[in-house]
Amino acid sequence: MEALLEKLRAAGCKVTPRRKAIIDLFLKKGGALSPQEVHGFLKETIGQCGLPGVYRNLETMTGCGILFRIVTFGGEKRYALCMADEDAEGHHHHIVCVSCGKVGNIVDCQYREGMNIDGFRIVSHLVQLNGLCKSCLTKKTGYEQ
Amino acid sequence: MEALLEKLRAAGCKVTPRRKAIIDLFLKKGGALSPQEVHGFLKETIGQCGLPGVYRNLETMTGCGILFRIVTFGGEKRYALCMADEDAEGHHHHIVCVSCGKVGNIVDCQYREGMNIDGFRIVSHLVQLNGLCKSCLTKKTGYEQ
DNA sequence: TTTCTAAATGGAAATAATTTCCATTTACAG
DNA sequence: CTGTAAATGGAAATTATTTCCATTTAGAAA
Repeated sequence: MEALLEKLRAAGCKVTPRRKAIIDLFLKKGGALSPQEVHGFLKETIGQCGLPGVYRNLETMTGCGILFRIVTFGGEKRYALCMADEDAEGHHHHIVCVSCGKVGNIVDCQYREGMNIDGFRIVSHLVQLNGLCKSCLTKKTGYEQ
Repeated sequence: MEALLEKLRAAGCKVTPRRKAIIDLFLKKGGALSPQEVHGFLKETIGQCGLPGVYRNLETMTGCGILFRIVTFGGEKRYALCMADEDAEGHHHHIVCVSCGKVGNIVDCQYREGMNIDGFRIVSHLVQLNGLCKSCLTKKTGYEQ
């Protein structure tokens, strides 16, 4: 938790009760949450809260590297904690469990900005793996992604 | 063009003037278009057309493998022609020019469904490279992606 | 500690994106 | 040709997202 708050400070953002509550929520719930879900859960925990604030904070925290945006088939917004451990510090991508939303890190990526591929100069890239985590491989519930 | 129409037929979809017009549009304009842009251009060419029809057709044609959905930073929907040539037939990914929206194919992908990575069983995956194509590398205009 | 200021907040309202609904038309199989 | 399921257009509903602004607050500076 403290490491995550430090990312906020490093980016020059304030550590507010709201932001702590959001981080708390992701730590407890785990997985991938939509702005609406975050809003709903916050209502239960810290009482009311504005949806605009949720949108703002999710984006702010994504900018700080605390969260990352998940790509969904439907195109709806969904975020998850970017738990980069030592190995994944720096360049890494994510693997998301389609059943429970659990997130893992991928560190071996063949792409780098500045590379030339097929006549294009790479400026950014995106890799997302969707899969089933160990525990869900056995259960297999129907988590809408 | 005919090859693209064939994809519609193969999927059991009808070949309508509207769909031909959309394919035409992508072939001529090239690059990545939003539903709103498609709607706007269709108005100019074949007269009026319903936005719901545009949404429906873009999704239908994505399902047929004629188009693919581009992942954008803002999360807004944007589609482009999936011009899989002989090499890229089958498993491939796309590289999108951030300046003009031109699309290239990437065929060497290290991921496959069914693989086990980091304790996850892969069920699907997404790779998208963003870059500058040859001609835009020199020009460098400001194309909002 | 107290003060100050820019950042963060909440909520109402506006806007924009997307979908639903349904009556009409149309592609194309038979 | 004919019949039928698919596609269409447009209005309206719904949903997601942003804007606005008055108020509060975190944290730096005094």
